[in-house]
Amino acid sequence: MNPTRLFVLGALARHGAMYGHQIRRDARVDRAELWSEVRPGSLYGALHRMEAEGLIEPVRTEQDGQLPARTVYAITEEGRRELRTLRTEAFGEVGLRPDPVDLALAMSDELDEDTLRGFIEDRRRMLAAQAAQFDHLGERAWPDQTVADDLIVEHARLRIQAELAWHDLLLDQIEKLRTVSAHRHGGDTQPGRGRVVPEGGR
Amino acid sequence: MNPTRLFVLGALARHGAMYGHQIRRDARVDRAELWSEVRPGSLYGALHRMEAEGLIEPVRTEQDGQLPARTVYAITEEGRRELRTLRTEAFGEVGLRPDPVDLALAMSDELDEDTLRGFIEDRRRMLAAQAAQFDHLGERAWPDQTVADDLIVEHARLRIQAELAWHDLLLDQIEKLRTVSAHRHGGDTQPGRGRVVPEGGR
DNA sequence: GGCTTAGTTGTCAAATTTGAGTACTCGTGT
DNA sequence: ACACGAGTACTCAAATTTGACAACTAAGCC
Repeated sequence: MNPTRLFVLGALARHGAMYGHQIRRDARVDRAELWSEVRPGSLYGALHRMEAEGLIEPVRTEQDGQLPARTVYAITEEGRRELRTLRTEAFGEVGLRPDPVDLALAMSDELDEDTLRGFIEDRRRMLAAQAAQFDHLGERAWPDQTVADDLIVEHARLRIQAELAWHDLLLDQIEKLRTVSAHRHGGDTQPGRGRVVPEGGR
Repeated sequence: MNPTRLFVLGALARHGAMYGHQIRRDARVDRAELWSEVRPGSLYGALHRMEAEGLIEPVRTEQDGQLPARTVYAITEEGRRELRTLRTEAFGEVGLRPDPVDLALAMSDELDEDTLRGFIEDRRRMLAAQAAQFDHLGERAWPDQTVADDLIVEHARLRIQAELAWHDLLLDQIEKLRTVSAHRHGGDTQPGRGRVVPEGGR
């Protein structure tokens, strides 16, 4: 689907002609970084390829004082068609994108329970901090905030709540394992002691 | 962080030496595709690069009947170190990964409300289907299911619930806009009629 | 002035991903 | 006996991303 292209075409369609660095800045200012990531390499690469494909075209070059000159791009009619296509594709991508933490957790046999709990507690703290940021972002957080922006913020809020709930559940489970292994602290070797995942293989 | 490397190293550490296609198959069988995506190109590319770096090493080549020969790789001691590093990095990645739908929504001015509602309703249907799959996956869904696997499934469940809730909220908002514009169907031009996003720019 | 820090506007090689394709073999129906 | 869909095991070019760096300017500070 290509999020970078969608982001660039969308920015040009919404704000009119822009140059590369301006797109980066707006992504920071409008908090668009919440729902996209624009790194310089990807951004300029996409601009050059899309120019070659005729989706955008350079309209002029400006220079501000003695700062480096910059190339201003505008979206073409073909670019607008591509924008609609990419948007439809994006709406069609429904599945949950894989979260690295699931992968990490699956690879965490041979990891002692204290270290694991440490990781999860750290994550929970960071999530709580992010949640606070979003709540603080309740009303009129930045200029030109549209209804769509509100909905996107609400999306982030709901997603973070779900993450927090899951982390609490994780910590519960780890605690449960701990107390079980503490109670029968005798010379047993049977069930996963201090391990969330039994070390048995295939 | 590189999920592909983490996945491959984790598989080799858990199941012992494996060849490329076997890793793909296990990813399907163990439902690991729920929390990772292993495409052939990425997989074999990673295998070759990691061999060159000494994280894994070919231990033998097998041949099953007249099927193509295959190279079996084992993880090295250095590979195990790298595995621990990657896992720690994965635990450290806390933010919400951007969801393309947010991008699509942000680019959806000039999109009439009926089309938009159609997109969201389609998404909601697909999400509900996925949610049903996960609920159906409640107990003992596949062999060798560990506690960690259970937690990962629970993670997916919670995330999908959050998505469903947000989609319902979206549909509510769209419906609200519709009834408002239907009531004052006179000659008004003021507020966003049939548009979720007012078309005003910067 | 002279220094440091931050911002501007990108470029570039290397790593990685994508998506299709190759060249087989196996099982199953007809 | 032969086609045909599915599986095996992997390759490859092209697209894309990553992350560091280049080469400057601007703005404060003492």
